[in-house]
Amino acid sequence: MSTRPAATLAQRKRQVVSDELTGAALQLLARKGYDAVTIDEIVATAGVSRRTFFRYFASKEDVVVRFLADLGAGMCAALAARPAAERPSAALRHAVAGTLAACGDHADRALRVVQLILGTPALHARFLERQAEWRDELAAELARRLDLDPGTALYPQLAAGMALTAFNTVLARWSGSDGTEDPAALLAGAFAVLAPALDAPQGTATA
Amino acid sequence: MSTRPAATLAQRKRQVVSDELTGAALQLLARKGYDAVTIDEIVATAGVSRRTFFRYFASKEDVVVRFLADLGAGMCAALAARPAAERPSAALRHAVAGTLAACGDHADRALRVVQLILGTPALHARFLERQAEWRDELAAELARRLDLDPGTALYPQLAAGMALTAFNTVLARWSGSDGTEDPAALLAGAFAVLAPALDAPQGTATA
DNA sequence: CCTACTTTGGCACTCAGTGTCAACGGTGTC
DNA sequence: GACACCGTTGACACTGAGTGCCAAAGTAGG
Repeated sequence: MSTRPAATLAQRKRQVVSDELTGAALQLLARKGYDAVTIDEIVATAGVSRRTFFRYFASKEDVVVRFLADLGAGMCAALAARPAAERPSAALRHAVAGTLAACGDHADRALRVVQLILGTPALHARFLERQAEWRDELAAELARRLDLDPGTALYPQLAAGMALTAFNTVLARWSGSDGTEDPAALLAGAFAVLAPALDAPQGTATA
Repeated sequence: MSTRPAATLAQRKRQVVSDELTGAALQLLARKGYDAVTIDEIVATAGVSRRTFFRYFASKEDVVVRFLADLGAGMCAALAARPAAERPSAALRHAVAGTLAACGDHADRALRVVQLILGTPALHARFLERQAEWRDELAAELARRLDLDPGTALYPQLAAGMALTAFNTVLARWSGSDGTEDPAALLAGAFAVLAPALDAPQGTATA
């Protein structure tokens, strides 16, 4: 919900409205389900006009997905911050782990949002679309790290895709178990499977 | 577009309408872009009522995505048909290759549809959502093949995700090169990267 | 020919999303 | 303090997607 205190008053006011909208939307959607809630209900709860809603969010889906969207940017930043000498599997694992940890901080709310997204086709679709953007950014960062040509090498795209596959698998398990299973442990297990491909010297193909 | 001759007359008529609608939609959408085309234009071109459109397709996105949706079912079937003794990487590679080949049959039309989907956020989102369903089915099939418990083992979900990552990467490259690059060759390259993880004896993790 | 069933078209309705404009509220400047 | 400037807001109108409903047309079967 809230991020930083922000400097100017206008920015702070904007943040307040955004938070109010997000809070109202998340509460209503989690309680009644995605389709059963209209924008009019949300804005009535938040106390702003319908038009204002669309000045803060591009669509009804956006309110929910935004909540997880920042994670993507964080993941790329985390990858870029890893030491250059680190093996790809370790760098990606830490990047994803950091994102997952940020998710765990919000605890309950995050779990409910994830369950809402994974359980609502329209939201799931938007979520995956956002992820496709992360994938491209992660791939670009990987190509930079390994000094590969993004135009010809398949590895960066594939490695980024594998990392996100791990992320999604962990998310699905975590959400399916109502937060019972430990995300960190699941992630470690996932990367144990993926590591041979992520760190292979290339050309060790046996198929 | 067309599938089988169909037996009864009613079914054949239904098929004709469906084809007409799909054809009109694909032609208009590819020419003018997704947002610039309304359902009214599509039904006017196809010569049916607006209401009828929604009796054949759930949404505007559906017309386009349906075109590739059958591929998913084919992919699962192809995997199930592979010999049980085959290594996972080979079985998955053949399953994806078959799907890609089916894509190549329609040649031009398939290329334009893929480019339309990948270039339109709303369509891309729906496409990825469909893929998530394929992923679950592929994972279930893999778990059956390897006699793993889908409830605990992460491997099936991850392997299915990797295969679809390869599929998507190849599709993106193929579409980006306007059909110049060879899908089969790209797929082989992708699976060369993934194979070490797909076929690893499990526990060879080095992270 | 009459009946039962399916398909279709037309209509009205809800809701998402956008463009426009006028009113409001701070922020600076003279 | 009066002024002009700029961003935010609310209200209204409009397009387009998607749904429910009902009556008409076509089809199959007795």
